[in-house]
Amino acid sequence: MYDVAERSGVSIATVSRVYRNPDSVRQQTRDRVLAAARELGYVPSGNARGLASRSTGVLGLCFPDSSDPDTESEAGESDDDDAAMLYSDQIIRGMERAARRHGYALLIAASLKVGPESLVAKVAGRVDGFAVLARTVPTEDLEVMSRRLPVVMLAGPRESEQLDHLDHIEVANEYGERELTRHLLADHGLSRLAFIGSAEDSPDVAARFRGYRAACAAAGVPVGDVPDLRAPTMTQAEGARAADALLDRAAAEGTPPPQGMLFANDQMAVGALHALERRGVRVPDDIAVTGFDGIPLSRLVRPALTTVRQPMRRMGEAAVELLVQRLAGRNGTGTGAGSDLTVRPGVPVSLMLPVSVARRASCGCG
Amino acid sequence: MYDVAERSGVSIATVSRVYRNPDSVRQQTRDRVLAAARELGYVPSGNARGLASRSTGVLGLCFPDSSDPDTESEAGESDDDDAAMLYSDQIIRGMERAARRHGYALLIAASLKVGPESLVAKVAGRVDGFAVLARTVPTEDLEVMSRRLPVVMLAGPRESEQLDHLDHIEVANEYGERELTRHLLADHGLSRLAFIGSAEDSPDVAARFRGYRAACAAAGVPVGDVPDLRAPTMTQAEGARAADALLDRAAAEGTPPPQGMLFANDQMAVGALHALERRGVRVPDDIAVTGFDGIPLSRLVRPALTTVRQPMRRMGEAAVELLVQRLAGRNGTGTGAGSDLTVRPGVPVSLMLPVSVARRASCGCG
DNA sequence: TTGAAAGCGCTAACAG
DNA sequence: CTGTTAGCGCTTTCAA
Repeated sequence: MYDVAERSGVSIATVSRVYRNPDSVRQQTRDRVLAAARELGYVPSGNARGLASRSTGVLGLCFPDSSDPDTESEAGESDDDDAAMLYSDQIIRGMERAARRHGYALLIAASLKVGPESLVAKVAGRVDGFAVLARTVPTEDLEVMSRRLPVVMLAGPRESEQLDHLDHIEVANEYGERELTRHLLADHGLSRLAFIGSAEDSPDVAARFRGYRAACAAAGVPVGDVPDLRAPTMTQAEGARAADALLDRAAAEGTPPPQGMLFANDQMAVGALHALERRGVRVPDDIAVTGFDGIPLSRLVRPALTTVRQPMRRMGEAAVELLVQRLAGRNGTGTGAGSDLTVRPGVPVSLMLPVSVARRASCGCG
Repeated sequence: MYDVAERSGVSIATVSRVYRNPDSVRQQTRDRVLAAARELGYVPSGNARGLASRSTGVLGLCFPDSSDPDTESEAGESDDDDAAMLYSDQIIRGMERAARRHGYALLIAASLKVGPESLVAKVAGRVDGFAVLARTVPTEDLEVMSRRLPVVMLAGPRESEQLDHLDHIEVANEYGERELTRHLLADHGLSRLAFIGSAEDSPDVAARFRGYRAACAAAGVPVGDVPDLRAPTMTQAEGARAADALLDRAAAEGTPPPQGMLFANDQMAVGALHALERRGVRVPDDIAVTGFDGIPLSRLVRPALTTVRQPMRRMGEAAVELLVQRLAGRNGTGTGAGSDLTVRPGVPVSLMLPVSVARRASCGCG
């Protein structure tokens, strides 16, 4: 910058102005500066700029390092560029779009190791605010960071009391599963259902199970306090295993098999579809199968999977809107108007995004 | 940082060490610093760090601001969270993965307006190196930036002579379309084909057309010097229009309609599928249809679309590998070993990623 | 091991 | 409209 200033015979302040506020510089001067910059290959340092102005114009997103979900090693056509669009991809897309609208760039990183020097720390230090997928960053670290810049938590409920002040966006897990269950119960007249959860029972899964129970209870159908089965991981392989286990168990106990299997996510449901096919069990004629998430794959499988679709993209957008508002409120700029959601300083926002049941073939609708 | 230093009774230099090189500080001191940092809610400033150390630990990606490809307003189930995974999404995914492996975060931004203060400029100023999708950034700006940091150009051929020194990665467009055409000609015995390009004829499209011509020529099939039709934009709507136009033209001229329509991308081909269906033309029985890209949608449509799959994800990974190597070579670190591709300072790398023909129903294979 | 001091490249008041 | 002058928060020799 000093070089540019010297070469164009102005002060560094003027060079700065040319980039920040071009109209405050005489056309002629501006051209001279720009020309010099070009000749010298000058690229303004975002770092220096950020340091001096205390803002980066960048928003961040941290998500878990989840290695690719398996494909039950059934390696189809989609070896590499598979159609499966991950959660994080959708959120990224939503955030990128919204960020762009507001003139922000997006910095993304999967949390690798923890401790100082984690990618998350790097992100936190380089953005004006960021979103985190639940359970990605240790609570304590999050707490510290959220003291310096706006943080919004995505998917998954408000965590421990430590993080009460964080904005947070989730989807209507409970409601979705409840509606789905009700559909099976009321519209398809099923009555013997099974819910397959996960070992850890993430908050999301727990909420879904609650919805399941609520619907059963409302319909007067007996239902246990815990999922009928908990898969170690929510993968296709485990889904397949779960379906087998459920059927084997019924056979061993001499009880009739369930008429419907409700999986806590699509991945498992898809795996179950395969397992049932292998056993010669017809879906949905013999057993209805449902998932949760609405991943693209759910529409590709045969029978197409009935599921609950989550608006991940909107979640990303909402996250950005929230962050932008927090930032506006922070530096006095903006009154909070112009958006459908208004935040008040100090008052954490909690958004619950609506979901919708996709009735497809696997429950007998398609 | 000063606060942390004071509170823990050390100098700022020590605080710095705790984060950069923990082992160089006595355990006891370290703990004291970390504790203070926690209490104060200290988050190291990436900006200051970057400014002082002249490196950010972030790689960037700039892609075009292409608004969402239309869906021919046929608003199916996929209103919002559609399965369509864009090019950029795949590249982002590939880059993110690779970047993560190397300890980098990824900064992404679609180029909005040009000039100073564009998002691209922001990206360039905040990263150690970045990738650009061809035709996203004005040549001149790119030239300037590439003088300061490594830039790799994605998809699309080497641009003007100005950018000869840039690394660059493309896919085998010509080869792919040639194979595809050969397949239609030789395996399906078609002979009257039509190629639908685009108005601007991007380098990619041009390459595909070359492949088409080459295959035709090799088979002794007459072929024009220019595409049979150029769609204004490569959208579904235009693809539909193109199919109609081609058929109408043949009818008007009293010539037999083409036996195969080769579209320059999947979007158009999908649109054509719809148009043909509306006209009662059977695919592939009456006319074969092919696309290019291998977007997820191509597998969803009926008949499934025969196309050429591009390894976008790998392209993202390759881009990162290239950048990382350039950076390593720059600061002396790393010898360039450890990767399958080795770059030499000053010598631009040019990668051509392989593609594969996906033979599906729309050409009569499925 | 730790501290002191000199910037990194830019913005942001203020003066002119 | 343009120049001056302080820092922004951290890394980094060089000493101690």
